[in-house]
Amino acid sequence: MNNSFYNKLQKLLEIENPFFDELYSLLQCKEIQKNDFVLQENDTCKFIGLLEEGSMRTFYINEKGEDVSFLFHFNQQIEDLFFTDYESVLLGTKTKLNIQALENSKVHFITKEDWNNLSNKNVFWQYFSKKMTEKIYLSAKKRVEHLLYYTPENRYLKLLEEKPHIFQKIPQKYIASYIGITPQSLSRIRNRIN
Amino acid sequence: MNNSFYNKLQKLLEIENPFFDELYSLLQCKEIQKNDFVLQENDTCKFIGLLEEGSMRTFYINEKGEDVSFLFHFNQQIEDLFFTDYESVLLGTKTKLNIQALENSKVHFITKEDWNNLSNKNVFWQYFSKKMTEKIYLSAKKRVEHLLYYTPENRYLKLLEEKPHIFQKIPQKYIASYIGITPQSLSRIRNRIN
DNA sequence: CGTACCATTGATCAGGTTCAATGCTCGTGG
DNA sequence: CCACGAGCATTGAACCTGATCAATGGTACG
Repeated sequence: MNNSFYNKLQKLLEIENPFFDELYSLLQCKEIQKNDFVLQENDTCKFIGLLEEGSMRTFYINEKGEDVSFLFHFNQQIEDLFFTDYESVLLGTKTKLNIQALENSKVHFITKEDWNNLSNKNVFWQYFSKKMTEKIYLSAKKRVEHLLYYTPENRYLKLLEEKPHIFQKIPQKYIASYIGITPQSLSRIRNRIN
Repeated sequence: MNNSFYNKLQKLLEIENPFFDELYSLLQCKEIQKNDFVLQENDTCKFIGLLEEGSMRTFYINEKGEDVSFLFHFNQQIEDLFFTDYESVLLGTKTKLNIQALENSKVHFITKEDWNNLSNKNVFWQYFSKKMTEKIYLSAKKRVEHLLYYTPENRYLKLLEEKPHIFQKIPQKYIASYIGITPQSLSRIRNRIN
């Protein structure tokens, strides 16, 4: 058991013991090699992953065969910590998402089954899982707002402001599709701004 | 008490009695005149609304002063039935949203307080509110996908396919900003397609 | 009947896309 | 340790789509 991750996670999730230990005991640790997939299109997602070290990316392949970034995962902020297709977990549907390690990473999994059991176990965990769902709803809502209300240039500036750490680790071509533009356009926007 | 709405709502929410009656008794009915607002920017949203008759629109005013549609509300599908700023309800923050009646409408409100009490009352309602949160998460996620993966033209076609009823009641200028384009472009897209 | 609002259409503009070429960096193998 | 190759960022040129500005026409409502 890695104490520093244990502490970090407890702090981020804001759960007291003994509850936190109950959750932590369900986690299974795994090393993921760079470029390896933890989820691929047409899988049914049966886990929720938590990132201890490294970085990952969730992306789609759209109708034209283009790679479109949906989320980046780090071990910093709570909304970046998790990687899963929650839709597939909730509905049992096949996923359209891919989740791939951007570097060698250390991760922890909780199975869908354990998560569901925990979520419905009692008032505490039910409340906790609802709060988690609310958080991911709020970040999805924010994403919609950004896409609707800002120009590509402003989306770039907002991202730079809100998640500067993304630019340290993630290749620009992946950031471009996250913003909804091509790598060339992102390069020109950066050029234009300086 | 309007029986047809009572029945419709029960069917849409899929709640058995006596639970459904418990929820229904908390609703307060109100008539809203066309163009009246039930929520305005800088309010703190203290309700969840349900539409019985008519139609409403949730929109932002962005930095440039443009009106951008966020959601349309009808009495058909469960995800359109509700109008609120759930973010403002959850966090107690001031809203950036406006919700306005597109025609004379009949609506029902549950207060934030009653909703919170109900949600935490027991296992049943906690589960129910969790399921509701999951539903709105899924629709927000879908919205992000549409904005990221489809061109404006394909977004129009998708909307036409998935929510054709929108085009019966909602002026095109409002639909345009929902898709993320100007009314002129929407007009040209329609022209191009025929 | 008149006004106000909305959809449409035209002309021009701007920004992002596409296709293509170049140069840089990093990792690998000789 | 150096040379090579792969992948990525950058840049250029032409293009295309949607934005903007402006004018027209239609429709609904007072």
